[in-house]
Amino acid sequence: MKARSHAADYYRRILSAQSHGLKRLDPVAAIMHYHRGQEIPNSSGPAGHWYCVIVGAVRRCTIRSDGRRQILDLMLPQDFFFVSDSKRDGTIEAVVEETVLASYPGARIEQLAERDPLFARELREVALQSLARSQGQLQILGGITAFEKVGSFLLSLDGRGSEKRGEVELPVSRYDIADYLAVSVETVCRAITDLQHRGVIALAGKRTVKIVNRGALEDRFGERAMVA
Amino acid sequence: MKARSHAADYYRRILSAQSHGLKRLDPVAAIMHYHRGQEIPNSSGPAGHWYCVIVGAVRRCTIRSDGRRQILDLMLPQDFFFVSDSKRDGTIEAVVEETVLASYPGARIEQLAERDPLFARELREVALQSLARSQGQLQILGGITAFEKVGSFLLSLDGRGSEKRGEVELPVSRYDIADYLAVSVETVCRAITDLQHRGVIALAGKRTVKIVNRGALEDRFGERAMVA
DNA sequence: CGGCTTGTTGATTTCGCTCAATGGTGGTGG
DNA sequence: CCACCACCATTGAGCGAAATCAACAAGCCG
Repeated sequence: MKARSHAADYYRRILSAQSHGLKRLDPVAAIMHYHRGQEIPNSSGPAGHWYCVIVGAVRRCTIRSDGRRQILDLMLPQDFFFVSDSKRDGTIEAVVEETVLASYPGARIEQLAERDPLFARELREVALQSLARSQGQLQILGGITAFEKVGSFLLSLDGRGSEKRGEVELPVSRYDIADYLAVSVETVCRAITDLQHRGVIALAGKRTVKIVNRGALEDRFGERAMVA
Repeated sequence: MKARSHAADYYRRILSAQSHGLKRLDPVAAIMHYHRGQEIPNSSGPAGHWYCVIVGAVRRCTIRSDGRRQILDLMLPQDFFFVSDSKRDGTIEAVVEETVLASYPGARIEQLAERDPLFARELREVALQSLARSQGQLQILGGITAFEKVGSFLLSLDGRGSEKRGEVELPVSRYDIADYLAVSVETVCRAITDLQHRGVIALAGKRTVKIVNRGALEDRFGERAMVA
């Protein structure tokens, strides 16, 4: 949150270059910087707040009654998300250092939508994108084995983000993946190393995954019917 | 889909009596009847289709690569849902016989939203309700044990629907519950009977559950620290 | 009646959680 | 600089929970 307007301009240009539809929203954006683990406050009045990730990653978490953390949503660059002051949505945190968000006060958004029907439609689109993200995660969590979950997760990451297809940059720790997939950290590790040994994926560094055999990930991979 | 306009009027009155916010939408509604298992078609043009459940229940399913069915969404009376012609959303089916829906063509909705900013806002509201439904299901699926999942499912059903609190009418079969929670049918059965034996719930018929000890459901119920 | 769906229970096996230990890395302060 | 600490990642051993396989009762309908 330092005073560096030149940096703000830089991120503003990134925001404008992104492919989402809300171009007319850009001038309203407030560029916000967050540290790793820092909470994005939801004290934003009754109309809530819209955000768009420019750089970094953001997670939406709840704490279960048994103390476990669950990650309900994972937002990457170009993703929009809405925060209301209702407690049930859980806490929102920056995942990585130097996470940059565009922030739009809900009241301002409502004003714009009221005047501009086309913008209102785009705003609906964005809401439906959040829904699609959530249902995508449902499909991932619906897998039986941990291999399925991890595999689906990698595929979904490959679909998002701007990296070239087949090369996934994991934006989060193994612990985050575990809480996102509702499995233990150890299981995530084992699944990754096993997929690696089977030649389905290859690791370039701990946080970079190359997808070698995409078909094996898309089909059920509990089978060993894919060893070359 | 029989020609019974008097019945259509009956359901139209039910629709009007429901507490959702889209009153000005009611005159546009087409009342549709569906049989058990019948698919709700999504051949509705590029603008998609909005529906609202009046009577019965509707599920959104996908088939996984291993042949298992997964239920991604469960719509009960007063729930809205959107159907587009994109294949990835899966198929939509009526769960029970004599399921009655209000149907709104997407193009018509867009027209209305364009003219009426207040309506556009309400439309955003229902989109966010779909999102809330989806995220609620995420929380349920995030549970570790099958007891947790079944318990959370019962609680979420208790929150929806118009029955009095504490008495849940299961609108779906055990198989549907299993595919919704991503566990096996047998596990669902065992969880239900176990919860019954522990005095947490009581069954009045196969499809009616009384919640006896709500606290035991809300807390973690893997513990036996609740037997009276 | 015979077939079909639904619901339930038992036996066995497999998978993933838990506990435990270890190495690597980045930051921080003596 | 190095000792120390916190976090991250990985691997092994043992156990419990849930999937799987199998069987069976009850209701429903042609």
